[in-house]
Amino acid sequence: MREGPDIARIASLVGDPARANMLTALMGGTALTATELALEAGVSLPTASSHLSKLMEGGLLTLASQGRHRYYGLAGPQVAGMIEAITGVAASVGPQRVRPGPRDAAMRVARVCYDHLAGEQAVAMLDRLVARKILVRDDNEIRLGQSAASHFAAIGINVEHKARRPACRACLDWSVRRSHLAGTLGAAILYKILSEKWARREKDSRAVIFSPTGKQAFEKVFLG
Amino acid sequence: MREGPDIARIASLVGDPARANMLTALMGGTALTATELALEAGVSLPTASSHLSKLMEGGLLTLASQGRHRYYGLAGPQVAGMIEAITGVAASVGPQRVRPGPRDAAMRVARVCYDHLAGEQAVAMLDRLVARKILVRDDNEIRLGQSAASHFAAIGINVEHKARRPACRACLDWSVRRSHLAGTLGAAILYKILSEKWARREKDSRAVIFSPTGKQAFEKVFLG
DNA sequence: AGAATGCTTCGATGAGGAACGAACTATGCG
DNA sequence: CGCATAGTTCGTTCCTCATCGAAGCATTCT
Repeated sequence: MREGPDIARIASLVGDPARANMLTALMGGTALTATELALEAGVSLPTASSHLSKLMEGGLLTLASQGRHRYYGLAGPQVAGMIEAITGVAASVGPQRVRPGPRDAAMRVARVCYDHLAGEQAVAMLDRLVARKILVRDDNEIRLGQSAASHFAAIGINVEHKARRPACRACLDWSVRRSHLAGTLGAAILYKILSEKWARREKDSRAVIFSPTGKQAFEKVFLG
Repeated sequence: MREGPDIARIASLVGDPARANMLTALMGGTALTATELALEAGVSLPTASSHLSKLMEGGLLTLASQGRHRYYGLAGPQVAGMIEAITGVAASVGPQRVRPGPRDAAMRVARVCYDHLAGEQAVAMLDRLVARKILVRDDNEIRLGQSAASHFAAIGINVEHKARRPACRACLDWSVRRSHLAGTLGAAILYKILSEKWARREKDSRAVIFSPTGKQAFEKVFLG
């Protein structure tokens, strides 16, 4: 008999199909209401509510009440990282995927991870930002380089971080198995990409699809 | 309703207390027999056997039969990484640990992770090896530096890697949240530490306790 | 061969928990 | 105020699955 962190308690929370669907949906980064999550999970509202209170009690979710809406979101990057880790194992030992479908391919290229961009594009971007010394990397710590403030200001991103949450953070990519950029800066970049309409979210999926011109713009700004 | 990797299936495997205990025990790195795992999990042999076949079917374990013994081990580093990720979440949202006990403190300093050393000591070691350019780091890729072969040969470690498994690999530490060294080289170093009796395994725990002289020897060789 | 050990399979039992409908609370709208 | 929408709580039903004892294989020891 062992003691220590109760990993079974956490894992069993993720281990229910309905809850797993909810968490996967929340990996999209936007907080969702109980009704939306019930739909995602394919269960009735009461059932979803029960699951959500369990996830809350388990500390995996945060709750923001706005009027009669209650928005549930992932509790933090660590939880998102855990989900990615489980997803990675499930994908590799998983049901012998006959051949990765088109959606999977798109997911590999670019997708949303919690609140920032993941996938090959995101990994390439971080590599390039570090190579250009705009960001300075030290293991999982990523700091802003000398030129970061001016560089990002030029494209309309303010890197002042007043919040406790770090501006930069490394996040492990389950498809590429290399790091991409998380943190408030990662979130700001994703916001930029979507608001500039360089790319759009695939409906009901984490995939991010770049338009031809959007891809050029993105590469010019971040991979140039 | 979502598709994609069946994360609930994997998580629910870890979500049973008995199975979670088994997996945690296997994080110690050595493969264990069904009887030993039954003891660890605190269940009867038939129950353990049933759990083990489920874990096998789920692809989380590997099996090596030797005579009438059947040794179960974790299926690979990816599975180990997932367990660490879950452990990290469980520890942080966990039952408000009043104060970390002595064993927890020891675990933070040095412990076994699958087959290599983890904890503050291991993180410091990797940092130092990279700083001395004995290893070359590029994100999660870690390669041998020019001087690696001679350096490790001097302390009796052969870094020839004929096996498919890479000599070096970064592994994320749940307590320190920075990387430490995994791969065959990481395993060889742990073996060195234990065989030289610089440190001993804490019974029924992943903790690794250095002796005063052993700590000096370790620091001289790897942190010098 | 016979006995002992290691482990798995079978069958029965029981508990936990996922599900939903109905009733209840809370917020917003006219 | 009354109605609609959003969500939770309650109680019941049902089913999965963890558990163990007993019996069955397999391997090694003597």
